[in-house]
Amino acid sequence: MARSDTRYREAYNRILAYCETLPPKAPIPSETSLAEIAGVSRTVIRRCLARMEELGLISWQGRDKHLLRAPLAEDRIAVPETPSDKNDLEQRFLDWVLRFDVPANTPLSVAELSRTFGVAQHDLKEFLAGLSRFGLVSRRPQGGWMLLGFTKDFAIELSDFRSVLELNAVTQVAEVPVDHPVWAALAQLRQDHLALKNAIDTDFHEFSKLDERFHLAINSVVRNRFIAEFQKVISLIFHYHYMWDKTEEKDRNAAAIDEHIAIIDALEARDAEAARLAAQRHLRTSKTTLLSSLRHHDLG
Amino acid sequence: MARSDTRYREAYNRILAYCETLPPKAPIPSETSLAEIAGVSRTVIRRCLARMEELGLISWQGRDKHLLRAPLAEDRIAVPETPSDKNDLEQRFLDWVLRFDVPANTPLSVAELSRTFGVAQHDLKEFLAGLSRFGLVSRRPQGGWMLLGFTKDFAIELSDFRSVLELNAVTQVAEVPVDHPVWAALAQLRQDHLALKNAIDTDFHEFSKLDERFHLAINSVVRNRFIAEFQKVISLIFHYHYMWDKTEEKDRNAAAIDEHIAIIDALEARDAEAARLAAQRHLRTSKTTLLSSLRHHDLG
DNA sequence: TTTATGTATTAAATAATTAAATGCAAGACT
DNA sequence: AGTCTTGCATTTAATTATTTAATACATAAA
Repeated sequence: MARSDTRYREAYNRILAYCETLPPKAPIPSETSLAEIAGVSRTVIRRCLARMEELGLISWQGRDKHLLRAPLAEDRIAVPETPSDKNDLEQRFLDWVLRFDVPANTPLSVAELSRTFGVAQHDLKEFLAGLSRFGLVSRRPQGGWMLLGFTKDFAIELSDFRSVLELNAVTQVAEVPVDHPVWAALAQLRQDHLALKNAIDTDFHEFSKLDERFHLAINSVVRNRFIAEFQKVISLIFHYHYMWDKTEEKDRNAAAIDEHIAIIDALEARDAEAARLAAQRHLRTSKTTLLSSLRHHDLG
Repeated sequence: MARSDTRYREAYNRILAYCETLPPKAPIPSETSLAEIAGVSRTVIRRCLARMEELGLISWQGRDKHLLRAPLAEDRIAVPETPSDKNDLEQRFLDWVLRFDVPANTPLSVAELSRTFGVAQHDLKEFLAGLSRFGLVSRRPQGGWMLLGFTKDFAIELSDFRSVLELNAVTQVAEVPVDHPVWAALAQLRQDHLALKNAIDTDFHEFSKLDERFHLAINSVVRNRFIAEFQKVISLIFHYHYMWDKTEEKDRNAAAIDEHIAIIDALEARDAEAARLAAQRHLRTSKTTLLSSLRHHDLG
């Protein structure tokens, strides 16, 4: 019960490592500077110093602190390893939802999710609270959460929103100076598209990666924290759905390659209007594909 | 320590109210149906029944439950009133940030916020986690949260994002059928704008409300959960900043009225391109105003 | 066979608890 | 004097423990 002392333990080892760089019998800097070195508060530093004194590593009386002997490997303190990264929780969660085809309106148990993802319950709750801002999950009246996503309405609204963002991005690309890295990226993408088009009969499943690269390049010109946040989620969802809808995959991908090239053509000609139209055409296809992949799933 | 029994207390009173509708000595329905009536689980219902039996309100043996006497006012159980609504927390929080001009990079104390807003700490944490999705707040390495918002970059990106959403909305309005309620709303708005323009010398501060109504009407045609979520935050921020930047308020508002009317003109002529251009002009003005309001704050 | 109840298990909300951060005053050193 | 350092006290935050509530399943009654 009560919070862990991981912060202290990590700080302790960090301070120990710092002391190894000091000459023998060197004076030890002030608590404040040690706190800065370890990136923690003075409270934690004092705990560290207390332990170091106890172990006979240092002498400590008031502001007189001296190193008595060089720290050894066995002086280090054990840190409870974090069971699982908490940063890529979003990636892993969406992956889980899509990979296992978790249907819409599924109740989500925080306790269970906490186990499967190896993340503390309240961290998960915070995460879900964040997702609820995207309308992906919501609180249930009787407590807990529920997955809302991946109904038809959701897919339509997601596609529409994606279109709005992406058309904006395309328009901006057309107005960007020639020395912007996006032009090099697009030139490379054109070659890779043409190469894949030639080998489409065998390598058509390679398109998914290419698609992601293409849209990432287009959106890279937009520097906007709000849009960036959404793009992460959007691209993940589209990516997976494309991968799993296997109906007419080869034909779909071949068509998409042409659509991508049409966009690149228009952009390199700096024809913003043509690029918008080409992008619109492509996004309409994407929307249809996403919707049909849902329909296939509904039917079994 | 441990969760409150508010759910039980509310259910109890609800069941009592239901029993008042029953005739004397009536049999009481099954636990499952009572659970449905009160909107809680059977566990809670059984607690309710136990208390009702204890008070002599009902007899209860196995599945034989009968009303013994009509419930009285004093049979009701006290429910701890929720100190403060938790739903409008967003409104109140943003209001607080903007009204007190909380500067960017201010550490936010969950404990303190919890007191000022009368909301439990973990509810606040969930709320902040949600806001972090909008890039308004973020976690601090040493724990807690910090307000990021309302730097120049933030304002620029917010304005740009707003423009993207709003230009999309304007385009959609132009394509909406004649019987859509937006047309009636716009007709009314045109009149109100003209009326305010005539009385601009005295009533210019009335514009803020009109502005909000105008943008709400435009955006009402877009049915999209993602966009709707953002619009709430965006409109609130712009609304407050407009209200507080008092420099040349009268002139600004007069100009904005003309810009609004220009948009309405183009829309009623179903000229999507002209409407986009008019909206673009207006949004550019808005952005400038928002930025200058920040600049004024920085200097004083 | 259906429906209701009894019982057990699991999950969720929330306060208690400890770790850590912060604030302030007094003292030491330059 | 003035700055830096420490000692001490207070406040805050993370995390567990605990209670309430929901759910699952078995059993019994209709």
